[in-house]
Amino acid sequence: MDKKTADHVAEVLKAVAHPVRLRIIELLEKKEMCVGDIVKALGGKQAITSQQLNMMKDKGVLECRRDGAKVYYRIGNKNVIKLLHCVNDHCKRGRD
Amino acid sequence: MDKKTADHVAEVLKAVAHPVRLRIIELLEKKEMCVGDIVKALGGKQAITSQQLNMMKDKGVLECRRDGAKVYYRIGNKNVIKLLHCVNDHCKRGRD
DNA sequence: TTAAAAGATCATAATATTAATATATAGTAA
DNA sequence: TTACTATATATTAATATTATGATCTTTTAA
Repeated sequence: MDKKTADHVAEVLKAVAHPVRLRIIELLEKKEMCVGDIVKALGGKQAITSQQLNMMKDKGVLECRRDGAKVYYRIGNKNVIKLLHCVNDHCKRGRD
Repeated sequence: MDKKTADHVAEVLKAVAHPVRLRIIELLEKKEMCVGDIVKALGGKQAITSQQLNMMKDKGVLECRRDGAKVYYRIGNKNVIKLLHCVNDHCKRGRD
C-alpha cells in the first residue's frame, strides 16, 4: 500500500471511527431519517449531530435530500455497511 | 448499538485509522518484523514508529516479543486483517 | 408579514492526536 | 567496565477533532 492509498483508507476509517457517527450509520442502515429524528433517537444535541452528518456527507459516507423543512439522510455507500459488519464481527469475536 | 459498544468499536477503528499504522499492519500481515526493519521499510522515524507500535499494542491490535536487543511485532488479532480487507474492497470498488 | 420549526454554520473552548527532539533503558559485545 | 545497537519514553510543539452556545437560513404556517 503506497502512502497515497494509505491516506485515503485512513480517511475512510476516520470518517466512521466515532461513537456518535457509528450509531448514526447504524440507524440509517434500516431507513433514511431526518435530522430531528436522529437527534431524538440518539439523545445528542442538534448542532453536534448536524456537524457529524455533514462531515460524513463530505466524506461520501452519507447522502441527503431535502423534503420541505426536513432533510433526510441515508447511507451513501453500501460498502460502509459491510465495513461496519466486519468491525462488529471483530468486536464480538475478540481475539482469535 | 449502545453507547458503550459504540465507544469500543470506535476505539478499534481509531487504532487503525492512520496512514502509518495501516502500512505497519499491512507489513506485519506477511510476517513479524522488528522495529528497525519496520522503520526502514516505511521510511519513518524511529521514535514515531515506536509510538505507533506501542499504541497498537495497547489497543490489542499488535503483540510483540523481545529477542535479544530486538523487539518483534506481529498482528495480535486476525480480525484486524479481515477488517482491512473490507476497507480495501470498499476503497477499490468505490460507491455501489 | 411574522413567528415557529428544522437544520446549518460560526466562533470558540476543550481535548486529543501527531510529530519532533532529546533522553533513557535494555541488551550485546569488546 | 565501556561503548554500541535497538527500542522506548518524556517533553513539548503543532495540529486536528470534538463540543458548546449563539446565530443564521430555509421552510412552513398563522
